[in-house]
Amino acid sequence: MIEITLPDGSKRPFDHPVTVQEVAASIGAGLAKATLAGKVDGQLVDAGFPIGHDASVQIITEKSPEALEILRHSTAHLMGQAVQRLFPGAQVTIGPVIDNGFYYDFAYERPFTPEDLPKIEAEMHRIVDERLPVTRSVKSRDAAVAFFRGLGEEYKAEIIEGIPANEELSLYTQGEFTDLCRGPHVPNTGKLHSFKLMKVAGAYWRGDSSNAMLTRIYGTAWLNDKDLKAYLYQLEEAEKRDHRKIGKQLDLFHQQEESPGMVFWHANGWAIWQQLEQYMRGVYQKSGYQEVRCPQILDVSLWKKSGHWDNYKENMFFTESEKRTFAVKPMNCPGHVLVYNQGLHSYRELPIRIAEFGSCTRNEPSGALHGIMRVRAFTQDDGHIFCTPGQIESEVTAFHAQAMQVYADFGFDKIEVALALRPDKRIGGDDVWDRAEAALRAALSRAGVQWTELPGEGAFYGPKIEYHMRDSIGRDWQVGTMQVDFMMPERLGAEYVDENSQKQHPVMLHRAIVGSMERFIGILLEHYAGALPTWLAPVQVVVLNITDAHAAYAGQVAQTLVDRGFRAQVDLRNEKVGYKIREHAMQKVPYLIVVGDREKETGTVAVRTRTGEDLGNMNVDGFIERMGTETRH
RNA sequence: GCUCAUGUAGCUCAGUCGGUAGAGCACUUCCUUGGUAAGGAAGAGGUCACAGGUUCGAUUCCUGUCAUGAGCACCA
Repeated sequence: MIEITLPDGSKRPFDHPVTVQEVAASIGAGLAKATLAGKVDGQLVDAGFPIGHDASVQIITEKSPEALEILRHSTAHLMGQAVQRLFPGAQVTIGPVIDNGFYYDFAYERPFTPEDLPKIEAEMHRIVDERLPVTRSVKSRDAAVAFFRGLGEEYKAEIIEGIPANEELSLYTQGEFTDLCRGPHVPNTGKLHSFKLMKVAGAYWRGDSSNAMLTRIYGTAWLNDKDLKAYLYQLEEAEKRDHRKIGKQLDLFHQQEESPGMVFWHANGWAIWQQLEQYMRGVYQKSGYQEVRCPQILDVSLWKKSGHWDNYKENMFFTESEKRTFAVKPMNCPGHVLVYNQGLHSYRELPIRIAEFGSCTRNEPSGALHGIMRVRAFTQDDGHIFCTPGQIESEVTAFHAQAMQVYADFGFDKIEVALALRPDKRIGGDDVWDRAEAALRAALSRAGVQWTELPGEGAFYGPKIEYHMRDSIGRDWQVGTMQVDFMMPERLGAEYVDENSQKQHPVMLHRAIVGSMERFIGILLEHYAGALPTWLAPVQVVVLNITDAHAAYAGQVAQTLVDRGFRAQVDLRNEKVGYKIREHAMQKVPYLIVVGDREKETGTVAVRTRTGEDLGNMNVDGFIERMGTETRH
């Protein structure tokens, strides 16, 4: 007699060992059909897993969070089988699940090409239609080695030989295809449907360039066709919105070989930057920060004291002069401590908030560089709050509210908060980390925030709250951060005098809202597909004349707008108005003003938006008022 | 940094099985003065990323370097 406990707490007795599938069937035919796998006493298992003792059992269906990974893994096997059917002699090696899908590495007499993918995909669909049962079996290590050698699967055999001899290995078989795998897998190939092969790439066996070259085939797999389509649509949409493309089209910035990972801002891009910076400067002012500016290059001895030398050296650029070594600053915190250290501080002055549009240079790995999203030289809206331990909570909650307001002002309303905890490579003892992590948790709770925790992801000097913004096509970007640091003030000798005339080290909070100006602008461009809100648009309005007879009036209207502080231009080129409209609309200029005889006579402007909406005629003051309302922030 | 791919006119791309290159858009000039997403004609524009090698001859083949892209790892 065994007793199965279901997730709702109900118990079901069975007088014989049962499989997960049978448990599902005892609950209902629908559930039995939907069963992909199971969880027995918290352990993921196949639907066919036999349960011989009292256990808690959960049925995994497409609705379960674990389902997608199982489906993707089974789809990888499906692809392996299809490849071996089409290309006899191809050996399978490893086939893991990755973000959005899976890949499988193959050894074959020639590399696979993109032209092979449709054929493989078609074969995969045939195998799905065959609804082959997927069965699990167990072999000893040596038997497994012999089995795969017998099939000519040298790579598989080599993998297994690396596993201790006393371990039993599970094999999964569907039709003529057998692979070594931990599982679990779907009960039959008919459960797989929404997948697509994406691309091929070369990869060395075991990632070692002295080994043989394999072909890696990437695929994506989803619970249903709707999710698959949504994913493919997102990829397409993301490509259209790529900030590198928009940056070129709208003449915002460029990058070139002589300065890899750095940005040449053109006038249009710099106009966006100026808006962002002015806005953030206002945030500094409203929330009690003093804005400062520190040097780019500081003696290496400072970075040794701060801990960067030991923990961050490989990411730093160094330069020498007269036998002294200097570091180009990768972070702004030490500089701010040096500013704080000028003069003596009383506890009465705390918190002291120091902020900077701090330009940082980091020697990022070349493969990490990506447009203006991931660069080697970037500017942070970086601030450091020097406070007492008792002030941490109120500072963090105030920061949180401010940050959320900023994200909302830029048009982002879905923000996820994560708490990154102590990494392996860190300074300071566990007791200090306990305090720092507890302080952030307490502040987040008080702010009424839901958060997820990321063990091992913190900065080397302290844990951090991370703000992730979701953009208009569903991607998440890490932007803001709030970090508690008990270490740096002590290392760099920051002090204040407490109520008892004793010198104490303040706590240092590192915080940023947009994170990197470069990345944030990149995110904005992709979020808005280049069509920035009027207050951020590099050119807000272009005045177009119809013929030369209206040139003077057009110039006068544009000048009025410029005088009122708007970014207005005039386009007097000898072109048809349709041509000029098309051009400026494609440049995503929010408003286009057309002036001809009618407007000149009545002193009005004809206004249309970049999307083609006709706002009709209005007088210049009316337009100025509209612009004023729209650009107020 | 690793793997693979890519690098041709300002931009987007063709092309050359080895004999120094072409389109569209943009640009210049001329015609056209036209009311809401491309008016017409002519013209100019390229050490084919860089450095070596093979060759009578290399943009093309080979090697290396640099950069970029995709993925991995890393991260703001």
